[in-house]
This record gives sequence, C-alpha cells and structure tokens, in this order.
Amino acid sequence: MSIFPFFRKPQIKKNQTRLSGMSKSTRWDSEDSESKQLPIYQHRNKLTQAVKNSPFLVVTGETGSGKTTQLPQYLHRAGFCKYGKIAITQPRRVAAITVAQRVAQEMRCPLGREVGYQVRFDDCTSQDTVVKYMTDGCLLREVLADPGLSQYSVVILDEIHERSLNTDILLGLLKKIFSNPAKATKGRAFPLKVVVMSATLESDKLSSFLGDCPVFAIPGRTFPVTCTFGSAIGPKDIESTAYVKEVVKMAFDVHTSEVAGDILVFLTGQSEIERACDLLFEKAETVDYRFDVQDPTVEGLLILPLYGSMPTDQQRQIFQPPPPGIRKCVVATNIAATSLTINGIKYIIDSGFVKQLNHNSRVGMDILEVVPISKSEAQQRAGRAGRISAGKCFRIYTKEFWEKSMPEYTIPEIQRTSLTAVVLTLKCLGVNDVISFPYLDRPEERFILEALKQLYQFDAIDRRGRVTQLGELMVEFPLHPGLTRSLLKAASLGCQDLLLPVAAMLSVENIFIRPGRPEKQKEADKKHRGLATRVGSMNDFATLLSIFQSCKSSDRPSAWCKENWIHWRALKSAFSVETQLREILLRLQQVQNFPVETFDGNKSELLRQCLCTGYFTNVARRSMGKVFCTMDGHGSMVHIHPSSSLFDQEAELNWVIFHDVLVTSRVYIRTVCPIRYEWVKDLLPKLHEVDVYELSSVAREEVTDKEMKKWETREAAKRQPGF
DNA sequence: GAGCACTGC
Repeated sequence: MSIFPFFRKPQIKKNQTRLSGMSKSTRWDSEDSESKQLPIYQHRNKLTQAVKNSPFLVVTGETGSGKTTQLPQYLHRAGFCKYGKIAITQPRRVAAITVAQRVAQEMRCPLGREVGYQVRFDDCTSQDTVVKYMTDGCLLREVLADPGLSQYSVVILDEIHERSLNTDILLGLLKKIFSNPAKATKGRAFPLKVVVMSATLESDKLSSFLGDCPVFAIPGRTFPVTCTFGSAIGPKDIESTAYVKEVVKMAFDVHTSEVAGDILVFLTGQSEIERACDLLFEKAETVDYRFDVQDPTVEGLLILPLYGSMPTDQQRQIFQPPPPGIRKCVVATNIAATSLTINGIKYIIDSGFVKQLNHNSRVGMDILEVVPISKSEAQQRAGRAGRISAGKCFRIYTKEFWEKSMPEYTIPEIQRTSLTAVVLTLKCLGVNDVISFPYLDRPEERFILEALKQLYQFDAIDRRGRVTQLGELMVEFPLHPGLTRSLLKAASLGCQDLLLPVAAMLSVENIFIRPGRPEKQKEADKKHRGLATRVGSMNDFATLLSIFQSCKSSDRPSAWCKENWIHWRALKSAFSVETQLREILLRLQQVQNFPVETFDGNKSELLRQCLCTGYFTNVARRSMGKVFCTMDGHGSMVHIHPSSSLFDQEAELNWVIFHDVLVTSRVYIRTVCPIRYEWVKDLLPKLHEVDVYELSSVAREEVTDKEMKKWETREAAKRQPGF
C-alpha cells in the first residue's frame, strides 16, 4: 500500500524533460492555491523581470515570504533554464534537502529529476535537474573545479544574513568574477545572473557591495511578538551564570500565568540545559493545578532538553505535539534558532547568551566562550514565537544590558575564524591578492597574514605567496590543512591506512560520550581508558585509529559503541568521511604527479612521524612539572587535558604534539602524542622564519628581490643551533 | 583532575 494514496507519479516524456519549463507546456501553469497565497506571488512578474534586467539582484523578505521555494520556480517558468541550471545555496544540509523536496512536490516531479539537491555524501540530481538546491560548501567546491560556473544560468545565494563563511566567500567570488561584463560573458551564451536573498536587515549594504544593484523587497507573513525585558541580568553580569536560575524562574512564571501555548527556552550548552531542566522539573512538581495555574486548560508541563549531540531519536521527540492539556517546554541551545523549527511555540525565554567559537590571533588559538548575543540574534530568537499566531518573548536581561552589552549584529564568521583553509581556497582560485579580495566584511589583516604564514609553514604556498604543487593537492581535501599535510605525507610513504581513519575521526564531532551523572561518568571514563592503546607509548591519535578499526571490524558496531560509551552517530560519519578521503586520495594519485618518498625510520613510529609534518605548529615542550610550553612563537603555558591517555604521565614526557586547545579553568591541550625532538628539529625553524609583517607583501604577491634577500639574511641569523 | 554552541566540504 502506498503511504500517499493520492500521490500519482507524473507522466514524463523523455524529450520533454530537459527544456520543459520554457516551452509552452502547461505543466507548471496550474499552481496550487497555497503557493498563490504567498506574499511573493503578486510580485512574480516584476521579480523575473528584475532578474532579467540586472546581473545582480538583492531580494529581501522575512521567513514565510516564500522566496526560497517560489523564486526558482518563477525563473524556471520564465525560461532561465534554457541556458543552464538554477542553483540555490543554503547554509545547512537539512534545509537544502527539505526545500528541494517541497519544490519537487509543488512542481509535481519526482525529486532528483527537474528539481534535485546536492549535499556532501548525498547527490540527488540527474541529467534532467535544472533547479538544484545545494549547500554553500558544495557550490564552493564546484567553483574550484569550474570558476566560470558554466553549467548555471542563475545562482541564488539564500540566507545571506546568516553570514556563513562559505556564503561570504561565494559572494565575494561571484562579485569578482561576474561584475566585469567582459568576464561575465566569457565562454557563456548568456551572462550569469546572481540573486542574493536575505532577511530585511542590511539590504542597502548588500546592494552597494554589488555595485548598487536593485533591491526587491517582499513583505513577510509572520505574527507580532511582544518582547519584555527583565530586571535580573544587567551589564555587570556578563561573567556570571545567574541567568540559568533566572531563566528557570521566568519559564515557571510563564507556565503558571500565561494561557496555553508551548515554551522555548534559549540557553548555551548541554550541562546548563540539563541543570535547568532538573530545576524546572523540581518546581513543576510543586504546582497545584487547581490554584496555581491561571489557564484551566493547562494541566501539566512536559520538559524537554534539546542540543546537537543528543541522540537523533531523542531529538525527534521534540517535534511531537504534547498530549492534550500538557504544555511543552523545550530547553535548547542555539540549534533552535535556525537549524530546527518547532511548531506550536508561543513563548520564548531568552537568556541573552550564546556559546561562540572565536579565533584569537594573539595566542593563535580558537577559544569557545559564552558571550552576549547580538540584537539581531535576539530578534531572530523572538521571531520563533510568531510563526503560527501572536507570541510573547521574555528577555531575562535588562534594557540596559540590551543597550550596553549587546552588539547590533553578530560578528560574521569570516571575522572570527581561522582563515587558513579559506585563504588556500582563494589562492587556488587564482585570487593572488587575498587582502584586497572583495569581502562583504573584511577580516582583520593579521588574521589573513596568520593564515598565509601557516600555509607557508605547511609548504602549501611558496615565499612569494604562490600555491605549490602540494597546496594544489591539499585544497582537494575537506580537512584542516595541517591534518591534510600529515595525510599526504603518509600517502607518499605508502602508509595512508594509518592516517585516513585518524583524519576522519578528528574531523567529525566528538566521539566520546560523557554523561552528566557522576556514577555513569566513572563507568564511561573507565571504558575510555581501556580503549587507549600503547604503541610504544600512550598516544591519543593511535587510540582513535584503534577505536575506528575495532568498531569497523565488529559484528555489531552500534552495540560495540554503546558498550564502550562511544557516539555511534559520530563514528558512522567518521566511516563515510574516511571513505571520501580515500576516494579523493586515489583520484589524485591517478591524475597528479604524486610525490613518493621512502622511509628509513622505525616502523612503529611511522604514524607519529607523519603526524609531525602537519602538527609541528602544535608542538609543546615540558617546562616544569605538568606545565608545557608551546613552541609556536606564542610560548603559551598549557596542560594536558584529563581526558588524554597521557594525563598523569607528564613526568615521562618531554616533547608532544597536540590536535587542539581547550580553554576552561586552564589552557588544556587535547588529543596528545609524545614525539622525539629529532622529528621536528628541522621543521621548527620554519615557525620563526617569516615575520607576519613581511608577509603582507606575500599576501599581495608583490615581493621584490630586494625584500627576498633581506629575509634570507634574517632567516640565516634566526637559524640557531639546537632550535 | 575534566565543562566542546552550531554549521559545512
């Protein structure tokens, strides 16, 4: 029996499919009445005209305007697919997939034919696909292979206001490539049309960035949300964690005094959410529904946590409507701000904080920190209450906090992240001058210089800032450049099987489960310690390799994970990443001039020596007791994280490499491996070879011979014996 | 002696 009894497969004649939209076919003329009621519908002719008339167009519209689903269909119907496909980018996989599903349904075609999607590990397109939803990262990879984007007639960048790193890079690239009319038509029958879609904010900025291109505003269709400020959290409370209690109190007040409707609470992380849920549960137990609760139809409270690392089936529970009479209260991270939409939310409790990963170029580290959200983000959170009817948003912070502690806009990712991979991508696209590249918001110059310095250290670019052969290979891998460097070293020595699983394990989410309850915690820790392997000595990278192999060869891998307190979901994605990396490597080995080296060292040390070629920027040396000192020029004092198998064995160690740094009560290094000084001796001087200020000319590729000479003398002076 | 939000290739 069919699940959809009224669904009829459309009759598609083979010859008709490819150009169907622009012929006089009546297939698309019968729009369903639902899409006719969308605010965008009245503007459809003007919109297609606007796309025709200008190479760039900005379209703004709030959620519910229908721009993501309708505009591609209008363009399709107007004949734009005659010259190529229409690409619509999304910052997230799920969005690309679900929107494509809906549009395929509206256009009455099977998904993957005229309408399809492409995300990593999942390409649902065919020869017939002319409307293609995809993640911004996928389109960026396509630009790398074909900078002219010759198979597309229109590229639509959606959700620009979220300012994802990839979308920002694409925007700059499209401006650079297609704002020059001569370049824009080069090798094309029809100049590429670029449409940039965003929520209403910042449309002027976008328009002027794209040469004062026209702006098309579509009214949204959401309900009003009234916002109130609290009295407890003021500008002085930025460092405190008092907001958890305050949030619980506010949620409880809403439950007892407001009419029926579900509650969504925004907090910053897993442990905080679990604590808030416990507190709320305690309070909710004391309620007498005969007297305490104003709305007589409300007879109970269902409290549900929601965060990213939660098991998927548990996440699914969130979307179930609560039983009659029960009010649902979801306590979530920022995942509920954009990634997941929960229906039925009428009340928002906003803590005003978020956990954000910021790159600190002063110490050369990424730091995850709790910071106040921006005003635009607060509005976004509030908007989550107005999707089905009028809602209310309770901000626990004061008006003064709003005015003094919260910035207008969130700093875009490109300005607070390490740019090493981005700069390599740009260089490979022929963007030599990465400083004057058209960024919508320019990153600080020292961020760019730091990235160049790292790329130079990895031999991905040469002293004049040109991409090396190795750099060309590196850009093909969806990994951090250092990790790629190690992988390529291993491949050239023929031992890629050691590095492929390690690289995969390090590029997926954390695989170790650590529960909140202390007794369970002990159990999990014990299991994890048992997984640590001794290859000559303890080594966290080798442990990852061993976990990967043990699980993969297990008869029941998911049971194996459960037993060992490992996230099965994470390990599954590590398996697919490993396969993908292996395929990329094989392809490159077949077509490129791939380096081959011989190894005359100790075989049991092979893995660690390969790691050294990519991690010599992350070397630390024990200075005193349990304190290590990084050798990256910053000389930061760090400790080995207690989750490492090398924790408590510091006395036996002198030199180590580490995968990442975690800043909490101390500065911790995680995923650690002991090394011998000889392995990095020849690499370390490279860390001090180039001064960041000298690199600004590398960035612009304007290095004169005189400058080169100056460097070489300085470098010789710096190369001192022993270090 | 432990405190990793969220994406993406």
